Amino acid sequence: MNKLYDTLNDQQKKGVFTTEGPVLLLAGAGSGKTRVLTTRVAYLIEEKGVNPWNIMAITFTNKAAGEMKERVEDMVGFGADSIWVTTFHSTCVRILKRYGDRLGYDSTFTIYDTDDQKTVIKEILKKFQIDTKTLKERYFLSAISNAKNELISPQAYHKAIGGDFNKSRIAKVYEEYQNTLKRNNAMDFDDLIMQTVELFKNHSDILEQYQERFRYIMVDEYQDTNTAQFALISHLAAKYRNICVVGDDDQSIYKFRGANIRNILDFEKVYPDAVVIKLEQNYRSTQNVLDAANAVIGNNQSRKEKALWTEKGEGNKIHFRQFDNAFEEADYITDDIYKKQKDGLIRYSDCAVLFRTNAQARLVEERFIIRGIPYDVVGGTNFYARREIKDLLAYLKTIENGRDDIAVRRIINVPKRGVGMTSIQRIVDYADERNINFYDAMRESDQIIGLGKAAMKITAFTTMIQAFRSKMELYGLSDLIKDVIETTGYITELEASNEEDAQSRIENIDELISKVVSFEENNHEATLSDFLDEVALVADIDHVVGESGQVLLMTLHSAKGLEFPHVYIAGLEDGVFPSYMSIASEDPEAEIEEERRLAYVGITRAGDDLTLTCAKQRMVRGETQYNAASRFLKEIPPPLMDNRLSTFRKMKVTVPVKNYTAPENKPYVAGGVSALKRGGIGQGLPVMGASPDYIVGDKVAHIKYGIGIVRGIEQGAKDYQVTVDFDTAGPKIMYAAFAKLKKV
DNA sequence: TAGTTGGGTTTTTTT
DNA sequence: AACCCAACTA
Repeated sequence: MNKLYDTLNDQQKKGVFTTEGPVLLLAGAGSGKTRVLTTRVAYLIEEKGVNPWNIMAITFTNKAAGEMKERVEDMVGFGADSIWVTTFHSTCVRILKRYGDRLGYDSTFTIYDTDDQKTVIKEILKKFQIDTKTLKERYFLSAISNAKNELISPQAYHKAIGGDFNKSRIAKVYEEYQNTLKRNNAMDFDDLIMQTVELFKNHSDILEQYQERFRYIMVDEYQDTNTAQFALISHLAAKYRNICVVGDDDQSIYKFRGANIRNILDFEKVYPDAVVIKLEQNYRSTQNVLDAANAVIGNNQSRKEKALWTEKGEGNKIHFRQFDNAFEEADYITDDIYKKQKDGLIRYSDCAVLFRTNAQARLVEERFIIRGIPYDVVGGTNFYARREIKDLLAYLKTIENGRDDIAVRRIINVPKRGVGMTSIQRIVDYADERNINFYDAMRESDQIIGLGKAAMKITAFTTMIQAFRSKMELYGLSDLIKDVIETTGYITELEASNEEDAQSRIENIDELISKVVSFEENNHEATLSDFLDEVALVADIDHVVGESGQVLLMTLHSAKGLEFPHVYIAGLEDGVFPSYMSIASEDPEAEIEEERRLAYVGITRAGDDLTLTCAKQRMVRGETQYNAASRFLKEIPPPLMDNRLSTFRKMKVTVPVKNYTAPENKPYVAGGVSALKRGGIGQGLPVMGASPDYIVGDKVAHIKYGIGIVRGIEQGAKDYQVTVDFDTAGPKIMYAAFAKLKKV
């Protein structure tokens, strides 16, 4: 036995060496579970002689999968690339692309994201004349998602209605939704799992083949699996029963996505012969950080008791600061990081600032720009969900899968080619009558009455798509996307538009092209379908690289699985964290326990220093909130902190902004410095060209381009045009009102 | 058909 | 604050 195993503690060793039968590895935060998993894989191959081909490791994010793969590769000499290390969703895509035809899907099926789902559901609700004022789209979407996560088919849903009117409507919508997706040869995220389970249930030959292949299965972040994912795993493991699940019930934070915490809590009931191993030594955090985390999570009722400990001494106290408002909070975090970096105490890449919501990152981001601190915001709008990117992907999807009505309809008039709502409705009606796809109806546009001269435009469109399809045989992926952009004039139209963010849109398109090029370089045999699948399943966190010299700003959810020597958690106020939604929900006890687990995840990300902050006053969705300090702060024993929590309670706003009546001729402007004051123009008229508060020669900061020098300010027709020479991005000309430049 | 504007709405987290 | 949609205008 080599020294690979010598540095493991006894429990970790047990986890590595217990290779046969069901194993439940309860791995506390920072207890080295990834190390156990990867070493276990190496042990299976090197000591037990298991063929790498027979090993499967499943995670939730591509990033986690990639890291695991890399670490296994470092440990084992050969064969690492034949281990199946992927995410749940990409595993299912691979299986379904191969055998989806058994379920009536074509291998070119496309994957619908949340945006596409919304489009489908909207259409259906309109068709069924369901008023979206009373029952929102997301009500139906989440009902459908929940059903799929519980493996309930539309038919099964129908049977379980039991006279409930709302449920009968959901059943109707669910059925129609599912039919639409199938007609479009498309699956949503939940389908990927559910349909794979369906496939296994109904086609034992396929199941047996995969059971035979995956003789050793490992599942990471097991506490976040849902019922469908559990079924998937159980099917695969049913034959050899070598299933090792790793997780921590205290870190279960994805209930909203269908995660079923019972999967981990009841594992021993499902597999009575399971070996349970607890990893309780923490290698990451100081005792103070750990004590704080344990104190907070100790308030949860439904959990497995565990005792995390560390050999890393007491360490610094938890830093705690409260501020009058969120601006001061952001200032403090920015200055603190800046100073410590300047004094050589920390590196920027050692720091992360965590928030409950994505929007909270904005404020800190703005300060970072002014201070010149390099940073990366993880999350928010996914790159591939941006309008211009989705448009171009819709072209690719249409070329790949002509049955995807959502994709076709998205681009039929983008860029503008004179096909309006009326024409589209005529095509829809024609397609519905004949029960054919939108695209196929378009190909018969000359037979659709009432189209008039739009018919020619539509024919031109289908001819163009056909041309792309035939040209695809001749050139590569990157040529195709460049051709699409060129032929459709997509960028040309953007350039001509006076849209405020045309420039950044074009930059995004350039980035998309680069992504296609590098995808092509990395996968020589890559098909269009491969690219679309990959793109559909990437998360923002997947792109995060360690040691990039940047401070990371992200949500607590995104931070799961990561660690940083210095962690800041901002916005610790009741109503922000824990969120208002959890406090006001129908089952606040359970929801607040979930928020508390999120707090536990956040705290345990920290290695050496943890800074917790809150603000008495904060702007949320355009209105000022006054919240009490978070209950989680109060759960941390005061001796662990360097500052006491002075009590501040939820205050009543004396002048509610909404009910405020402005005195005559003196319009009231809520929040911030009024443009009227700055521009010196009166009478509440829309102020287009309020003069900027900077002059030529000033140093200014821009949200995207960073720091630059103002080279010129010219008064245009509508607004001031400002020329700025940016340090990194070079010279740019922009409208003052849009650019939102801040004098530094 | 295209562009603009005003009014209403917003669950926070994501594969 | 930001986004989406319907209604209105050109």
